[in-house]
Order: sequence, then structure tokens, then C-alpha cells
Amino acid sequence: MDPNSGLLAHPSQACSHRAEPCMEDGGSPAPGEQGRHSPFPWTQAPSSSLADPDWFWDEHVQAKRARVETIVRGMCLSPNPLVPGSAPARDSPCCPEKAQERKRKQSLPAQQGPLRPGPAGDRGSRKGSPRVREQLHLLKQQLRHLQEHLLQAAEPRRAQEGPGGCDTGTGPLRVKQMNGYGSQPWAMDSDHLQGSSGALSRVEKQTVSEVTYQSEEARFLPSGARALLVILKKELTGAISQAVDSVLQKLLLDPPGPLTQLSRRFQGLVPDEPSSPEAGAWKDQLSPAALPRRAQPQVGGPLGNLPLAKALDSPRFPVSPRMLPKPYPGPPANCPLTVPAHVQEDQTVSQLLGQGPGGHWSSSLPQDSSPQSHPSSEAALRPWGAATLRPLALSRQQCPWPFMASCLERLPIIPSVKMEQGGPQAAMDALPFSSAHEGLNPGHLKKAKLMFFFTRYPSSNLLKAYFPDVQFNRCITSQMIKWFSNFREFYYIQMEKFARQAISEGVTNPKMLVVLRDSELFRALNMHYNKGNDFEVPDCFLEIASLTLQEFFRAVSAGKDSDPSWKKPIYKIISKLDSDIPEIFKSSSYAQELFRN
DNA sequence: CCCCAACCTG
DNA sequence: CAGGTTGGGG
Repeated sequence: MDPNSGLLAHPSQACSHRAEPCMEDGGSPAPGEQGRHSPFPWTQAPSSSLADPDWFWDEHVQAKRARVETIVRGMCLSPNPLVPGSAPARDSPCCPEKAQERKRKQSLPAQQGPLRPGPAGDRGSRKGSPRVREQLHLLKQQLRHLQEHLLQAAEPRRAQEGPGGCDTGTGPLRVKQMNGYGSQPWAMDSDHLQGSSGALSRVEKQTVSEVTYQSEEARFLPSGARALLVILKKELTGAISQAVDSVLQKLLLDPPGPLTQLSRRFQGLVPDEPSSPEAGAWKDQLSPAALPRRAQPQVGGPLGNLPLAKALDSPRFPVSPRMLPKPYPGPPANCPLTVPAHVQEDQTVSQLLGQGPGGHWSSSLPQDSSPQSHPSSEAALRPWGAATLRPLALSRQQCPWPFMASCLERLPIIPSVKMEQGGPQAAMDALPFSSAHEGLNPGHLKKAKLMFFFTRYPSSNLLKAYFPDVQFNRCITSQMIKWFSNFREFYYIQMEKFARQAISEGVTNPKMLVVLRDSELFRALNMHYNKGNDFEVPDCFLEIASLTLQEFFRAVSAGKDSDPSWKKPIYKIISKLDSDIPEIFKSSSYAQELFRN
């Protein structure tokens, strides 16, 4: 399946761009909004729930309610894309669909078309009689969805198709729910929720689950119970509202249209979630507005570059720190697109988002072709169940996807490389090879390695563009291509190695595998490509690495490795994730500088 | 045929 | 990391 779909924040985008592998030529990937045509299917839903102004009419309350509803609604619409065949996979992982026997096809591994998503179903069914009752019912439903989503967040399900992802929700979702939870879904929920670091506060969580639970029972109770329900409902709403409010507060700080910003933000936060319902909804909803913005070179500053990175820490990871579950909360505050400069302290936002309603915002990753682990079991197994909530958003800068891509260029990166003050000349003199030389020198090799952080599959044109001081000829080009080939080799070997290791250690949820800066895998990679540590490894690389690791994990878990060309699909995925390379690399003296150090 | 990528070796 | 081989693709 199209692996990308999972990564793409925008299903629709995914689709539209699916044909165009992101440009690998370092050129500017015009982040166009060519593909967004989202008809806002969800529009409908909102209206139904918010339709009655008189109902909750208190500007404040209403606002809150609206926000909550929006969020919840999004969840309801959840497109839970599901891999058709994946469900079974879990039970019988051993029999992968080897059917598609593709020979060493190096190019496109049979790529299935995107799933045809159905129109987003809308559950908005409201008559108009006893409003209260209706409301309650609705709330309960929403609650349930919320919980389900939270649980699902932990599930390694793969968001299957991008565009479709959004709407397909209903069918698959149901199935999933059935499978995942027993009659007493909530029992576990509670645990699960508590486990999630970024989620609602304990109390809130508790409240949520309790409320839900009770409402179920209360169904049969008379008026008295109803009152209780109302109260509980209120509490719940309050809790959610609080979370939402907090997020909003942060967001409101943003100058222009808070709402828009919010939306954008969400969009950015859920980059990889084609599967997550709300994600889809939000995206569809706002992307149009967001895009334009992104197109703008608001490159001013280092946007949300890695604000969250540090948040991670505390790997409460029993095993080795090799792969850490993402303990943290939230989705990366990434997408520059959305993120204003103050993002850094936006951790809160992301945290909040990561939690509450947003908890699931994180989950889906690329193809979860193998929903092998049930959320519940997963949670039970590992204390870090919550970790799964961490969204692996390929955010920032270099996303292969147009709209996410923008920030490139303004990568703060490279700050670490110390440039010689002497100027190019000075550097040259000191160097054994001057740029005049057509050959490749160690500096070039070093530079190429660093470039690997951004591009795994550079085209010869890209190389030419980034090595202006090299006189390319067939030989040189081949040589450089060869370098990258070697880099890749090492990279993939590491990934496979660690993926297998994770499996042997009992990890069942691929989303648990995240490459952090303090992980062993990272060290290995850094050592290989950035030995001198004179370069700050871009976050985007970590994202890609995590993804790669997860892909390997999934493939091996599913027994795909028995197929001689089982890696091909992974290569294909990764090959589409090249990012733009910072301009600095175009400097003809850069290599020398590197070499110097 | 040539180019390229993965693989395998050293 | 370079060489050489294999295999797919245009």
C-alpha cells in the first residue's frame, strides 16, 4: 500500500501528489496546494450539533462547547482507513500476502491504489424532541468515540489511504472497535489513559472513563440517574473544555485569526494521520486556508523546529535506550507552516493536543499494514503504552509533501558547523584540495554524508547543484551516487538490525519505535554520517529514521522478510521522503569547511 | 545498451 | 568505502 499515505497529513494531498514523488532535486519544491480539493464533507456534522444557538447560549460556554464539539466531531468522522487485509494480519502474521510476488522490482512495488474512501458518514441524527436526552445521547456517543480513539491511538493501525482515509472511517472503525474491545472497553481505557503521559490529567481521565461507564449503566436508570448523568457530563465537558481552552489560549496568542491558526496548527500536528479522523476533518477543513500561508515564505525564523525534542526525555523504558517510546505528549509542534515563532514554548499546546482529544492525533503512522497489536494488549504489555500516542509527524521542514515542506531552507540547522572566518580563500589555502580540483576530496565525502540527513536518494542533478565546486563527469557522478548507495546500505542495515532487535525484545507496537537523539540507533547513525558531531542532525532525519525503523519492524513482524525483495517497498517509501537540503550546502566552500574540521 | 540501485566482497 | 555483479527499466 502506499506507505506514504500514512505519513501524509493530508489524505487528499497524498492522493493528488502520489504520482509525483517529491522532488529530489534539491530545488524548491513548490509547495503548492495543487491537490487540495476538499469539499469539507464534515460541514454537515457540525451544524447538527451546534445548530441550536439557544441551547447552550452563553458565549463562553457556547464557545467552549463548540470547540469541544468540533474536536469530538472530528473524531466521530474519523476515517479510519484500514487496511483491508491488515486486520487478519494480526492474527496470522505469518501468512503475509505473498501473493503479490514481485520479483526484484526495484521501482514501484506494486502499488495499490488508494482505497476508495466513502463519503464521510455523518452521524448527525438528531430529531428535536427531548433535547436534553438527545444531547446526552450525543455526548455519550462522542465520549465513546473519544475513548475509542484514545485507545486506537495506541494501536498500530495503519492509516491506509490518504484521501480516502478520511472518510472511510465508519466501516473499518467499527470492526476495529469490535475486535479491540470487549464488552468492557473502558476498563482498560482507564489504564490506558493514565498511561499516556500527555493526556488529560489523571483526574480528568478518570472522570472521563467513569462518566462513560456510568452513562452506560444509567441508561436504565430513571430520572435520578439522569441528573447524575448531567452532572457527569458537565464534568467531562469541563475537563475537555479545559484542555481545549488551554490549547486555545496558547493559540489565541497568535495574531491572525485564531481559529484559522488553530486549524492550521492541528493540521500540522497531525501530519501523519490520515487515519485519524479528526485529523482528516481538520485538515480538510482548514487546509485550504492554511496552504496559502504556507506558500508564503514566512521564513523568518526557525520555526518550530524542535521544540519538542527535548520534551521527550524521560524514557521510561525498561530496556535499552535504543529505541524509546515517545513518552511525550505531543505531536511535534511542528509544522512550521502553522507555527508562529513562539512555538517553542508551545510545548504545552502540543502536549495538550497530544492528549485529550488529541491523543489520537498522534497515532497513526504510515502504513499500518499490520494491525498486529491490539491496543489493549499493547497497553497491558507495556507500561509505555502511552508512548504510542506520540505522533510521528514528519513535520517540519523537509516534508516531502508540499504543504509541509516549506520550512526547509530556514532550517536552523547547520549552526553547528563552524565556518571558518578566514573566508573561503583561507580555507582553500589550508586545504589539500582546492575547489579548483575536479576530484572529490574528503570534504566532499563528509558533506555528502551530512546531506544524507536530508536526502537518501539524491538525483545526479541535485548533486551537481550542491557540489558546485566539483566538475562532474560520469565518473564523479557515479562515484557520488555510489556514496549515497553506500550510505543507504548502512542506514538500512541499521534499521533492520534495530527493528529485529525490538521485535526480539517483545515490542509489538511499531509506534513504540522512535529514534531519539539519545537512542543507540541514533548514535550509530550519527557516528556514521556525522562523526565529528559538527552538524546538528535535523529532526526530519529522526522522523524518517523512526519511520524507516517502524517500516522494518512491521515488515519483519509480518514475516515479509521471507520474500527476497521485501525491502523494496520500504525503500520505495523512504525514497519519497527526501527533504530539501539547506542552502548552505550549496556553498562551494562548505565541503572545505567541513573537511577542515 | 546504458543507467541505476541493491547486493556482495574485500 | 570501492569493486564487481546482478537485475530492472527506459
